[in-house]
Amino acid sequence: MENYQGDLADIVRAMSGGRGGGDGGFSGEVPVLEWQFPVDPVNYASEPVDDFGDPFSAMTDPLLHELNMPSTGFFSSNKSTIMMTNSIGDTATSFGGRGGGGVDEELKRPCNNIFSSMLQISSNANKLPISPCDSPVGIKNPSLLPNDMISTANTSKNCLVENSGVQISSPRNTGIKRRKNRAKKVVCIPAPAPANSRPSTGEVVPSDLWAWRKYGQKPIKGSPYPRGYYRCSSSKGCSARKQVERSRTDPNMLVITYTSEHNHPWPTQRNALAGSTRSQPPKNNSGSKNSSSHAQKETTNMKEEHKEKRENTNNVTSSISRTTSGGQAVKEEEMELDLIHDKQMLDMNEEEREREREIDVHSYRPALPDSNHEDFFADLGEIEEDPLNLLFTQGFSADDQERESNKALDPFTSLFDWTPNNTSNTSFGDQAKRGL
DNA sequence: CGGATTTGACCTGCGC
DNA sequence: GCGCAGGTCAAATCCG
Repeated sequence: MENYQGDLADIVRAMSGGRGGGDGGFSGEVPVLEWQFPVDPVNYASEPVDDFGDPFSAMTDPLLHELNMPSTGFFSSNKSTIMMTNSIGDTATSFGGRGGGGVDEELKRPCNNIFSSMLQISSNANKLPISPCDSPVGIKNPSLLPNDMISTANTSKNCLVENSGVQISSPRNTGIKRRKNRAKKVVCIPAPAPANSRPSTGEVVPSDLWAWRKYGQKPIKGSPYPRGYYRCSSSKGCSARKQVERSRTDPNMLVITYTSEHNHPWPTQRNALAGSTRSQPPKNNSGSKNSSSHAQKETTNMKEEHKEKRENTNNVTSSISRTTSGGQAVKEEEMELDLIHDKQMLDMNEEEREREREIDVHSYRPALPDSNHEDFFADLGEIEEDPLNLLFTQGFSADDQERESNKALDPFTSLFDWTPNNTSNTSFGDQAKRGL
């Protein structure tokens, strides 16, 4: 448990600094840099991308530009290769450099690039390689392939995802039959903790900004690890679902499959967190009764850790005042700005809207905390409730319509800019305001 | 008491 | 058509 918490922290840190260490468990030493989350990651009206509500879709390294760091992390790392395939599953290009053969090295330094451990997104189970992560095909800049799935080849051997893992099923009382080709998104992320620490219980699932409620768990044939089934609880009637399981070949990898889509705007972070897990760990852990309570403890302890981390952040950045109400105010302001923006979009003609969307897509830049971002850590504190929020994927959808609707629901779709031409250093906060 | 999780049972799609 | 495996339901249970 504690190990897990540390792992999560390391994951986040690794992402920020492209550094970190430790063998096999993402529990290495703390990098110098802390992850800095953008002040304003939200923009509903931006270019639609099907990501199943994945807030980290289309993310790029938010720090590389700002810190002027070499690309030793994220997708552009020369140590990682991202594979993208479109929704039809038959195109792929490469970017990044290293194709395969880096697995061992990567395993030795798992925190070197958290994003290099992100694996796979697929919209078509049939098109998936037996191990989607094993696809030899690399990619180019994902911005060129907006509908695509994404994968890092250097983790291919570590994360085997069975085709069966992406089979889609429908609620039995809806009458909707399983659709083989239904849109889905498979993501591999580094598992928060060594698998053997949680032999048979459900996974500790890295939460995102959506609230997920677990509704089932099944042992998967051929895999020692069960698969957990989650549905979105952010909104009643939302059909968004996700499945979480460990990779059978690399227990350190967590395979998350998103299916269906959110039919509602993303919840505020606070709301999402409120509904995602039980909020407090048991007062006394001595009497662990069963596996379920065990898992719950882990989840809640994770929360504790985040809280602790947040406090530490406040200590480190002593000059920053952070209050819950303050952070909430920021969020509300952002949402208000978005609403205004949407309204303006409606008033535009098609051409203007198109141009506006272009701006939305390409203008967002990662933000770093600076003197103008006192609220940054207020947001950061919230974000750190779910460090793995910072993990991301590139989404896709079975069709453009779904993609379109999905994008509207995804706050982070355009969070980061894949476009090489865009070298703007504008912060998210500034972007949000200018986007009006 | 309300909401989340667990878990066995049931349903459904797919392969043979 | 049958059996298997995966996906979902829902009652029981847990927890704040």
